[in-house]
Amino acid sequence: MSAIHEEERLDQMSNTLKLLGDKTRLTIMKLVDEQECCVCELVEIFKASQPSISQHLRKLKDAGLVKENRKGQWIFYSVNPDSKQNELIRSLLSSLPSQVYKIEELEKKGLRISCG
Amino acid sequence: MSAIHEEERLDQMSNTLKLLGDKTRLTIMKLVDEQECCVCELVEIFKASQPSISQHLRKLKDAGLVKENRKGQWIFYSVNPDSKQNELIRSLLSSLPSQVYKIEELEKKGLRISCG
DNA sequence: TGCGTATATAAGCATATGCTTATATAATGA
DNA sequence: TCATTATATAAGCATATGCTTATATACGCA
Repeated sequence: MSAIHEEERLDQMSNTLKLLGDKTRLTIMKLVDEQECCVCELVEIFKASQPSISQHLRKLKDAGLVKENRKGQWIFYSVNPDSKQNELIRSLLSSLPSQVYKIEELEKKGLRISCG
Repeated sequence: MSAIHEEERLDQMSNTLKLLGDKTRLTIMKLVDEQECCVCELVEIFKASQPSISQHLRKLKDAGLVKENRKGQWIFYSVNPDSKQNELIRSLLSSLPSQVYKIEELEKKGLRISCG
C-alpha cells in the first residue's frame, strides 16, 4: 500500500536479483535446492577455488537465502525455505534446468561426500 | 536436455537478473511496463541525471528488454513483449507494486509528456 | 595433544559498474 | 538556417565486485 513498503519491496527484490545475477551463485542455488552440498563438493563441481566458493556462500547466507547444516567436519548448504524471498526464489529456480547431473558426475568420480 | 542448453539458460538468466539487480533499472522496467515513458519523464521521476537514465535504458535495450518508440523529439520506452526473457520478466514484474502513482505525480506537476 | 582435512576470513588486486561532466546527434519551430 | 529541446555517447573517476594468496578456525582422529 504505502510508498514506504513499495520502496522496500523494490529494494529487497533488486538486492536478491543482484545476488542471483552471478552465474556461479545462481547455479549454486539451483544445485543446493535439489541436493544439499558441502563446500568441497561445490569446489569440485565449479572448478573454483575454495575461498571463492566460500565467499559466494557467505553472500547467500548473509542474505538468508541458504542455510548451513554442519555434519562433522563438513558444512552442508541448502536453500533456506524460511527466507523472506522464498517465493521469488522458488519461482526463479523452478524455471532452471536440473543440476542434479553434476552431483551424479561427482558420485561417479567417487568424490561425493556422504555422511549419515 | 543437453548440458549446452542448460549452460545457456543459466547464462541468460544470470545476465538478466544482473541487469535487474539494480533498483533503478528494476523500477524503470516496472514503470514502463505499466505506461510507456520518455527519458525526460524518467529523469524527473528518479531525480537522476539525463545521462544516467539514458545509460540504464541503453543496457536494457541492448539486452532486448525494452523497445523504443520515437514520437517527435521524444523517445518513449516500453517493455519489449518479444524479448527472449519475456516470461521471466513477466513473472518478476508481476510481483512488484504498481508504480503508476509516480506517473500520476508527474501529471499533477504538469510534467507529463503527452503527444498523441 | 598434535596432525590432517574442511571451511572461513583477511588482504590485495584487476576488472566491472554507475555516476559525473562535456559534447555530439536528432528533431522542432521560428 | 538557427536556436531550443530531447536524447545519446564519450571520457574520467570513485566504488563495488570477484578473484587470488595467505592465514585462521573448527572438527575428527590417532
